[in-house]
Amino acid sequence: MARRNDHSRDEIKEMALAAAEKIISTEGAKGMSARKVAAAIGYTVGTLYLVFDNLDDLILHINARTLDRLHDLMLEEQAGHSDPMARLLQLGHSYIRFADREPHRWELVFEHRLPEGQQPPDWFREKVARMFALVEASLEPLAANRSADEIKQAAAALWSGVHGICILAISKQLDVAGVDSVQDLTHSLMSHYLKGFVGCNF
Amino acid sequence: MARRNDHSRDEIKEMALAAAEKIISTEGAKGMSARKVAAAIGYTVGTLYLVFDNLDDLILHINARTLDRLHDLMLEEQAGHSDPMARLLQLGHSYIRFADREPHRWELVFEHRLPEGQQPPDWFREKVARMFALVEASLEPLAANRSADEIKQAAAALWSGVHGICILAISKQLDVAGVDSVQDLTHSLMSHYLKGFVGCNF
DNA sequence: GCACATGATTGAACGGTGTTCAATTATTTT
DNA sequence: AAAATAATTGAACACCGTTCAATCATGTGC
Repeated sequence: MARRNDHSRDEIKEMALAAAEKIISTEGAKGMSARKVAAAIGYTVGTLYLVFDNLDDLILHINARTLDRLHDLMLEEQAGHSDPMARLLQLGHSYIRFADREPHRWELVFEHRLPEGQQPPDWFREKVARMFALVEASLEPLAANRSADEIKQAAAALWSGVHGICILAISKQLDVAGVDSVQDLTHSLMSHYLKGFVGCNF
Repeated sequence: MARRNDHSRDEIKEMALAAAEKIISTEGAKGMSARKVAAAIGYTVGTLYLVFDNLDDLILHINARTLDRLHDLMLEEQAGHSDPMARLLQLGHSYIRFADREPHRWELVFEHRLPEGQQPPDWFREKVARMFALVEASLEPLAANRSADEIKQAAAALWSGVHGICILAISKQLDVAGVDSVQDLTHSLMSHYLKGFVGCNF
């Protein structure tokens, strides 16, 4: 032991995050513990606390990475469409697909609660804001006749909606058969909302 | 101690649930523990496990009561309206208001996860189904031209949407000022969706 | 009125958790 | 080679959920 300088702090941080993500992916959030993560990277608990403030901090970093991946995926898959409507719908589908593929990691983003009163740091809030911004940007070309505020609200409503479907689907509280019907539901929510929002003339 | 027959099992169950709800309301889900609940009702841990299988079982019962209260509130507040559209919108507003008043108890319903693979018992799933049924029933008079299946899907989409707004609002991930704006958002989601769903002719 | 059986209740025990920090060990500097 | 420095450990603390042998109050039969 005592492998001083085998890894830099940043390396240890990276290793810990990767190990924790692996545990969460396979065993769920409850399956992760400081000792388990430490053991997985060949260190002991103490080292983990040298690199993260506490487990909440570690989870926040995991969630940030999850949001990054999700954002990348959505951007990437959106690139395949040029039609504005298709681009917006694709965002919803990408979101659902990501949640379906990585349920535990995705869940953690919205399940994790900081201690009472404490709120996520700015760098984290920005990652969330970026998701909403993506929706807004995709909505804009479809709603030229609407104000920026209206678009902002519509994006929030739309995204919350897709998110809600995702949550209920993953927690098995939607009595729907499979992912396909979840995609149908998402499509229904988005297209009907847009029909109502943009106007009847399309 | 050893207050045999001071309370029946059912009474202990009721006391424990009430005590646990109180703790959760004030300290959040993480603040609750078997020992705390037991102490609050003047018994010890062992007794709690005589009356509940485990903490998951206790939480399931708490959540069932939360769903009951929510359902009652929604029914009650809906009774104040006769216009079908107003009745449906009221459901959403009641939901948001309940979540805002009892955030911790409401959160627990959707945060709580049973151990991997295990799913909630039928008596619990029925309580969730009852919520969706309420939405369906309120949606029906507004969509006479739609099939039962379409109404079912629309109710699911609508409700998931409102639920998503609720979640994001409570976890402070929606950058909205207060409850009023959440209500606005809910209104936007529901009315635009309905406009798109029912058709443009209204 | 008394012993016995019954079943409600306890609380210590087990293996886990997050978190801290004095002690140890390896490296760097002098 | 000695001293200073920094990385790493792992025992300790106070909690957690859960179990279960031991205890104690009660109801029953004599």
